[in-house]
Amino acid sequence: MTQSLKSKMPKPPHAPIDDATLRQFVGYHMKRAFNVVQADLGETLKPFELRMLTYTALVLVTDNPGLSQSQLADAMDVERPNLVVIVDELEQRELILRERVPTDRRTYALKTTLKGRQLYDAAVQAVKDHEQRLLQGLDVDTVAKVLDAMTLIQSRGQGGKA
Amino acid sequence: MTQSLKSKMPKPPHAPIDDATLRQFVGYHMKRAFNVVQADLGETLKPFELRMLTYTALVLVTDNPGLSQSQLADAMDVERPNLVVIVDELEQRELILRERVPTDRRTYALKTTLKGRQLYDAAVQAVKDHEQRLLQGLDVDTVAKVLDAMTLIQSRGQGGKA
DNA sequence: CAAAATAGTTATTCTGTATATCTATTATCG
DNA sequence: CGATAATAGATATACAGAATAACTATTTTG
Repeated sequence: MTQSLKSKMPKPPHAPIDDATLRQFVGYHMKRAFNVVQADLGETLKPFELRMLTYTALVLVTDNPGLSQSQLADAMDVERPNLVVIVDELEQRELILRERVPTDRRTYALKTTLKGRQLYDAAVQAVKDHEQRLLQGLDVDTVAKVLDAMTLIQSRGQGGKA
Repeated sequence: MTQSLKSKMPKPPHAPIDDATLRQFVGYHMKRAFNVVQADLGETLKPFELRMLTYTALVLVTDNPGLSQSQLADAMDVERPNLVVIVDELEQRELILRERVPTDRRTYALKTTLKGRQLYDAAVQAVKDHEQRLLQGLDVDTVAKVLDAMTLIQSRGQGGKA
C-alpha cells in the first residue's frame, strides 16, 4: 500500500534525504519491498474484483474443500470476526458456499463453486505472472535464500514471546 | 498486524490445511514474515509509545533536520494528509517541532527536540535489538541476498507501470 | 444435566491509506 | 505588473484491515 504504482515522477528532490539509519534494518527493506508487491498484487487482482484477503481465502477454500471458518481464519492469521465479512463477500458473489455439517451444526463446511474454481484458476495464473514480472532477474539461489530467511522469521512469531 | 505475538497455542488442527498453492509465491512468504516483524516491532516500540510510522518519522526528521513535511511524506511513501497527523502527534509530544521558514512561508522545517533526540537514541537501539532477536541464525550471505532481492523489488515499484 | 468450550456472528474501535477540497503562499508568463 | 499555475500544508471523509468484547447456538465434559 502506500505509494501506488501510478506514474509519479515530478519530484527532483534537492536534498535526497538520508535514510541510512533505517536502511540498516532488514525490516525497513522488507516493508518497502512488500509495499511494492502489495500494490502490484492489488492491480493484478483488480480485474477479478479480488483483494489479497479474498484471493487468499478463495485459494485456501478451493484447495481445502470442507474446511471451517475457524480453520480458515487460523490459516490466514485473521481474527474470526474479520473472516466473516470475507466469507460473506465470496459467498454473495457465489464463488464459495457455506454448507451445513450434519454432525456439527455449529460449523460450516466451506466449498468452492464452479464459478469460484474458474476464478481461482484465472487469478492464480495472473498472480504467477505478477510474481514473474516482479522477480525477474533474481537468480534461484537468491530466491531460495529469501525463502529461507522468511521462513525462519515466520517461525519466530509462533510461540516465542517475552 | 494480524496475529499478535501473544501466546496462543490451543489449536491442534486435525487437518493441517494445505497452502501449497500460496507457498509457491514469494509474496506470500514475505507477507507472513513481515507480519511477524511488524508485530514484534510494535511490541518493541510500545514502551516508547511509538508506532512504526511515528518511529520512522522521528528517525527521518532527526537524521534530516529541516526537511519539509512534503519531503518527509515522500520519503515515507505516505500521502501528505496522512503525514499531518503523524507530525501533529510528534509535535504534541514535543519530540519534534515545526519551524517557520522565512524564505518560504508555506513550508515548515521539521527539527527534533532534545527530548526527541533522546527517544530516537533509545528507540533505535531497541529496534536494533529487535532485529538481532528476529534474525539471529541468519548468516550474512543470506541477509545480503535478502537485501538484494528487496532492493530489486523496490526498484520495480517506482516508475514501471503497465 | 449443568457448566465449559466451540463456531459463528454482531458491534465497536483503532490504525493505515486514499481522495477531494480548501487556504496560504510562491512561482510563472503574457 | 498582474492573472494564473503550482506548491505546502491542512481538513474532511471514506474505506480496508485488524483487534476485542459480547452475544447466540450448539456441542462437549464432568
